[in-house]
Amino acid sequence: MPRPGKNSYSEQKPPYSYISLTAMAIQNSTEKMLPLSDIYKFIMDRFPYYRENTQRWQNSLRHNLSFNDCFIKIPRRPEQPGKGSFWALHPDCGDMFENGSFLRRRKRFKLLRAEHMACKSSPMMHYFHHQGKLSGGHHEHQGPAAAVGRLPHFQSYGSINSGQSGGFKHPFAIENIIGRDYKGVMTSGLPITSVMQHLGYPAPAQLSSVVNSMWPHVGMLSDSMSAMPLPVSSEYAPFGVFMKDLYHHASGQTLPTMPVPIKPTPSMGPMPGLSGLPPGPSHLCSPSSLLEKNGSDPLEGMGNPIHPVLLLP
DNA sequence: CCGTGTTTACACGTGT
DNA sequence: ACACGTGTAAACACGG
Repeated sequence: MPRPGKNSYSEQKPPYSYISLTAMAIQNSTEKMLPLSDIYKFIMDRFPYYRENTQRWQNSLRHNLSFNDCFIKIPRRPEQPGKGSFWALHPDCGDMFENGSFLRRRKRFKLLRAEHMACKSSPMMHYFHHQGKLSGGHHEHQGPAAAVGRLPHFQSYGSINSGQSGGFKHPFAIENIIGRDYKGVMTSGLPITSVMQHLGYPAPAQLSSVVNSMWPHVGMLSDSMSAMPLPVSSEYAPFGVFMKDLYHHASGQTLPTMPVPIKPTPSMGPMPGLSGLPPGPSHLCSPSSLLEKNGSDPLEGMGNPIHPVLLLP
């Protein structure tokens, strides 16, 4: 494999759209919401490419935040000084990237007109409503979602209780993007791709090759599934996630999920109870289904749209 | 002033 | 060919 020059890693554009990047940032936050500046920070921390031309991409990113219904604005509370609002993911934007490509969505998440009105006029209430839907309204630790339900404004986002961010495993969750079994990977020393293969995953070649060629410092994905030493020289895990974050999460109760790359149904928003994934090419499925459910996940088995359906034999 | 947020417009690539 | 998603530029308003 040709080794790119020392500059090329960081200066290659990551294979993610701004929407993906933003969603990752938000999902990676404790409260599942971030102010704009923190979204910037997240992206720049993880992807050196974005340490340059900040004016350009940040403008684009802001455009995306406003333009795409999948991002909702949550106003600051008076006791939370600072500029701008918090940004969160619309709960129903679930599987925007159902085709597995983080560059281009299959379909844009678009609110219905009425829904749009409701959301825009009262984003918080709208958010609550959806969080209620997702959480079933009677669980204690649903994480982001529930966090919102519990008025995350009262908590300082990005603070210590990150490991507690329980059940809501959004597809954009960094755990989802890097793979659910990283805990096992960490301990077993197997490359994540081996685990993925073991679990019946084809490697997301689109990503793995790019990642490997561009960011060896973040990557351990291998098209050939050959065993690469798990990470790696730095604190980066795949896609630039900090290893410490991974360990942190891994030590919590949250088990990450893999993204569901393919889902033939062009369904719009995944709704609770959605479980009718047709088979077909969708032989990809969540390792979460493959791993034994620990039963502690309050959202588990309640039709959390995030959790794909087990289709493996 | 500067960061934030909204909106419009256009170019480009991709999927149908 | 067309629709759509994305990236970029730019103008503008607003607020700390």
